[in-house]
Amino acid sequence: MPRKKQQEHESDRTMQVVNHIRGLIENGVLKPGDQIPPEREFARSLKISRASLRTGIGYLAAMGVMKVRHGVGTFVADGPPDFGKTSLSLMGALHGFQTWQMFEARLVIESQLAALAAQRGRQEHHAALAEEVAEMFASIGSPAEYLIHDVQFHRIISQASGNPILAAVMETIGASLYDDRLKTVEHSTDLRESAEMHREIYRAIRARNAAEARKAMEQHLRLAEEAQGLERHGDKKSAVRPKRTRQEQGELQTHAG
Amino acid sequence: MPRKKQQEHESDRTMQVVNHIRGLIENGVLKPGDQIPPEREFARSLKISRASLRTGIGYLAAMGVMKVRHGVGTFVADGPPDFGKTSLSLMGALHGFQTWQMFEARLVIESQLAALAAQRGRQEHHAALAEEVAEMFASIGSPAEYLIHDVQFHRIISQASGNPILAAVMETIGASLYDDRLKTVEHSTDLRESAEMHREIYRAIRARNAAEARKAMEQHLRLAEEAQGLERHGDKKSAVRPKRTRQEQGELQTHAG
DNA sequence: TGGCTTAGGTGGTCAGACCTTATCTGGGTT
DNA sequence: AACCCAGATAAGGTCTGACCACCTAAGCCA
Repeated sequence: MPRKKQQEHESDRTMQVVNHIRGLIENGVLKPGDQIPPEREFARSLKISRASLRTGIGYLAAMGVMKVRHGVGTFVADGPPDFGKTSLSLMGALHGFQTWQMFEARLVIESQLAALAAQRGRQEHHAALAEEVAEMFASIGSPAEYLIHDVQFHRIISQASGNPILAAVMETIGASLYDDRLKTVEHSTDLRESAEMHREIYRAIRARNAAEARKAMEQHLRLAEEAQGLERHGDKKSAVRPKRTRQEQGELQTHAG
Repeated sequence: MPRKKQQEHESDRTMQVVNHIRGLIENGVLKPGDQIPPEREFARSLKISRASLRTGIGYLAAMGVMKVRHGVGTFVADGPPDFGKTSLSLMGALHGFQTWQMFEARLVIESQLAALAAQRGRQEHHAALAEEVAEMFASIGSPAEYLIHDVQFHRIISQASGNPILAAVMETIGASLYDDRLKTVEHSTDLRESAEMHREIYRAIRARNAAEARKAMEQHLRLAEEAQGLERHGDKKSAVRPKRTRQEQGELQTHAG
């Protein structure tokens, strides 16, 4: 199954490297976490210069497919799929993304993920979610630690949804929001309420109640956005939303009727 | 507003270039379509080697932020935002994406975009949509041309939605599906029916009926997937969905209940 | 006028040397 | 024996400068 041209841009050598590595992955020669040969050696075996090889690796690294560690080696990415941790930030600079748009995208996608997780989640997911909820309650006094379990909770839902593409989108948005959260979580006062909402989400998913899971997730995210917004008052980036109340938006955006 | 480290990976020089260019964009010095200085000159002005500059540019190019044209120059990307035209393809190889997952993601996001477009779309969008619908009817006899207007129609909806992040996701998924469509559209027999469904979507958006727009879009995409699937019988990539009928899925996935 | 040639500018590739970082390893200290 | 630290080693990061490939447009000739 030869790989066709598929795109006219991007130089020849770069794509040669990219497609070669893609082939290795598709044929199971390389799996997540695996290390590729040293650059000098790999370049020699591909009959190209080290510089060209590096261009190709750089491309894959930018896409989040490979992970380069100075002094150690180059590896196939493991962990959850994403579109590159900085892609949203860069696109935002270029196209003028606004904070409310990020939250809106997150609301839409993550609610959907919760609903799918309720339908498709397996016992292992339920167990993992339960554990994270427990950890959240246990670390209410430690915002930094709480945040870790919060992120992990949402990540498990992404996995349980059974749709890695939507999960990847979520992971990318989440990464972009993470920095802001680190700053605000420290002064957060209502971690208990947050933990309880997560528990509700978990219960709905475990009960395989998609509608309830979606609703609980929406509610959680709306409150999270509000909390975030209050801490961030006066930030120029959080420009004004279209003239429409949040209430109206919620009704119209995420429910069909 | 100094740009913090924001990430520990990626080499120093590369990020220096990326952040420099990001700054130029944020300060309005560079706008979509603009050309950056020649590599040799630019590298000299940044006090780095041409090679390092190129790795930085390569990074931005992979992200879809910049467009490099051999023999011509390097430009800031214009057009609709996306996560890199090949990102999904690469992630798919790595994480084993399946075709039905792509369609599911598309269904979820594009239905939402249609609903948002119905709420927020302005007259200019309505006019543009009307024109594309007209063009579709006019080019029913020419599949290749029809597809162009089809793509454009969906792109306008993305714009009208007012959420460039969701639009970017849609653009990325659409790009990944485009190749397959090119093959199948040629033998397509029901372009008229397709055109009529687009007209329905347009009408719902114009009437600002979000629920109806969402519904029409869902219906359209489900049929499109079916048509695509029939033409692609026996393709190994279109692996089996979870055991659940399409009808059930639709009810549970996209409507809250 | 019109097509062909050619020169200049711009990105693409190459080669090899050298720098920086991370890890391993062995000896010396406590 | 346990610990610590300095080399040695291996891998990625950067630099230099030359040359190749592509595109455009100016200029030449028919």
